[in-house]
Amino acid sequence: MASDASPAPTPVTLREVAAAAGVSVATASKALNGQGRMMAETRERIRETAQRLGFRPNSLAQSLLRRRSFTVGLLTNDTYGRFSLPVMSGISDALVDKGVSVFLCNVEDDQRLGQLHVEAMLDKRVDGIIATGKRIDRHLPVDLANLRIPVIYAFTQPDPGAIAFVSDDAGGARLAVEHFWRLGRRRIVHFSGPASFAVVHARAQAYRDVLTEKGLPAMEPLLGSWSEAWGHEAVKKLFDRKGEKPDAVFCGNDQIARGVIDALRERGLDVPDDVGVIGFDNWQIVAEATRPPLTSVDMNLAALGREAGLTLLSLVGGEPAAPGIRKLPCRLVVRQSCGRPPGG
Amino acid sequence: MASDASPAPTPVTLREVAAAAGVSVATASKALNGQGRMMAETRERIRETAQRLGFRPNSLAQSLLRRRSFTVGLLTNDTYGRFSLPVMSGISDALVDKGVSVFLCNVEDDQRLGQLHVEAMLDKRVDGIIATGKRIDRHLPVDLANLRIPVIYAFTQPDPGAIAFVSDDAGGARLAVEHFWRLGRRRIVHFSGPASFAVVHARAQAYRDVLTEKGLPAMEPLLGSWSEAWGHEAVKKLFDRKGEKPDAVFCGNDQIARGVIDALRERGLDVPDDVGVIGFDNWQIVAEATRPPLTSVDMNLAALGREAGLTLLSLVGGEPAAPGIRKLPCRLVVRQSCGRPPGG
DNA sequence: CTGAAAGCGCTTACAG
DNA sequence: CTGAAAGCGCTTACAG
Repeated sequence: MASDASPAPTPVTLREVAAAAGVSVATASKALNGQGRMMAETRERIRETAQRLGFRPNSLAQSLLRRRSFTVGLLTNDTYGRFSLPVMSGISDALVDKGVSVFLCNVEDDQRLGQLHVEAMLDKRVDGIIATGKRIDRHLPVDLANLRIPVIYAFTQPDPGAIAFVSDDAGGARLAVEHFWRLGRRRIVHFSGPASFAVVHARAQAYRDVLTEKGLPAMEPLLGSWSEAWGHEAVKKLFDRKGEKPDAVFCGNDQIARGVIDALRERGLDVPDDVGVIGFDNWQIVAEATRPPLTSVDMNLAALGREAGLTLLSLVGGEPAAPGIRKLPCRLVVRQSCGRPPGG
Repeated sequence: MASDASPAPTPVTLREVAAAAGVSVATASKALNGQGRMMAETRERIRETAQRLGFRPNSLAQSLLRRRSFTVGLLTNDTYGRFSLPVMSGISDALVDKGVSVFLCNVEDDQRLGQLHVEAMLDKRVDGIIATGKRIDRHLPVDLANLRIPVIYAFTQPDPGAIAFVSDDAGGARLAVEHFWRLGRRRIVHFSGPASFAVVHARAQAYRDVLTEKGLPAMEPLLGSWSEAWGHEAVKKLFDRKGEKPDAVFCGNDQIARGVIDALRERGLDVPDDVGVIGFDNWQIVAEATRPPLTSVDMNLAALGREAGLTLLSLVGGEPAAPGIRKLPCRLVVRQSCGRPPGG
């Protein structure tokens, strides 16, 4: 016997289930939760009754009692969402299976909004909070210190002493430069974004380190903006001058790489035959639109989100976790902008 | 006297406030809610006590009583988020000021996930649900009929008889074609995405309608994919053949337009002098990277989200609303890909 | 094996 | 003007 097509205007309560099954609410509760001991038939009868009436326990009441709401707050300032969204969906996916729901809080860069959302979360008794953003070197406009509930930072600047997950930018850069090396490229340059970004320095340093380890001459990275236009401009700067030209360009993001590839083609250079190009972010829609499709470093943001979500849950469950910043590995997604190894 | 730097491990309750102020919890409740009548001084003393102790009412308890949780569920299948994200932030912004929080539910295209999230929302007693997605002609993998709480569809295929907000695609296409007309362009073509998308037909029909109204010969739109590559290919198809060339291309999205602009430049045609180009979606990061920057139709998705959020709230508040699909106007964002009017 | 009682934190008639 | 009581929907010791 299925439940009605049009549901009752008000949800069925445990009290109604108990009445229908001819037991007390206490017994009904225990039957449905598998608690206490009672005759198997009683338990089964109550279960069937609940099922038949379409009973679903009111989470609000359960939360009040259990002191656990099975909700978490997710703060972000990334309205555009290119970085936040994979993180967010990773978090959401990790939590939905545990019955935990996620409040989406868009705080922009607005103190008032930040405060408003944090207070709303606290009032709604979220079990924990995850902060995420569009830059790992900027703090959200919120005060998350001394909150009484666990807080995790994911892809945003953490408070000192907090637990944070970020991508391993240096490791990602290494992946790119070492890939070029393995392909036999020896004149590798690096174009990146503005010096005001911490990741620009982390990636540039890793780039220098690998060159040094391989005994190649250090070339200073060219810093500019995160745009295609800067990719064009950087190519002009470097390929206009006399002397040996680079045979590989490692770019700080995919848009720069896109500009580089277009600029190289415009001056008659072949990618990957003359010059190999690698981007960063693995922004699929851009990486697949370049000609040829772009090899790029992926920060594994969805995995980062999963990790953050799972860690928050274990904190909520009372398990301890060491504070600090955990760097999660990137991976290189190989497409066609670098060619094959010399003998390959 | 501010609250402690490190908060109590457990939030302060109304009972504690009442005790500290020397009144009953009932009186404390009424004082803080502005209910009932009591001496102004009593009310003020209770307020101060609450303030001093950092009292914040437990929303879970309030919700249980009020039968209103001040939360709504937001379902989406747009993991990538290009369309969903503006809608979502519009919704969130509209609701946060009313104290309503939003549960983010990523249902992908997975029935199981959809069911899981809807049940979680119902169990958590959300006041309403908003469904959004990446296509207005596809239904989310969830059953939202007969839910007992209000449901609004925003930028996704609604159930029959439901309330839905979508962009006015035909109106947006008109904006583009009429803009070309005003600029004196008379040989206007239309490149768009796959025929399997409803918006492709809506926009194509509006394109034909405007041409007919203006007494221009109808040219059949060229349908392909949503990619830059298709923009290139379509240019090749149309500009390779003999006879008069188009002087304006209205594109079904910004990526096609990007491909068109690049392809035109590659064959020595000037944009906008020889050919004007308009895109659709106003995907800022693409529109601003084309050379010249792209004029594009914006679907006003954030406004659509706001509208959806506000309407849901009024339904929750018991106000009636007529079912049906409401088309919200697009706007044309003029950049430099169309040039100026003949005399301008 | 089952039920009456107390309670989570709050609000709202209803008495005094 | 203020407080004791009942109750939102559930769970969990504690009696029987």
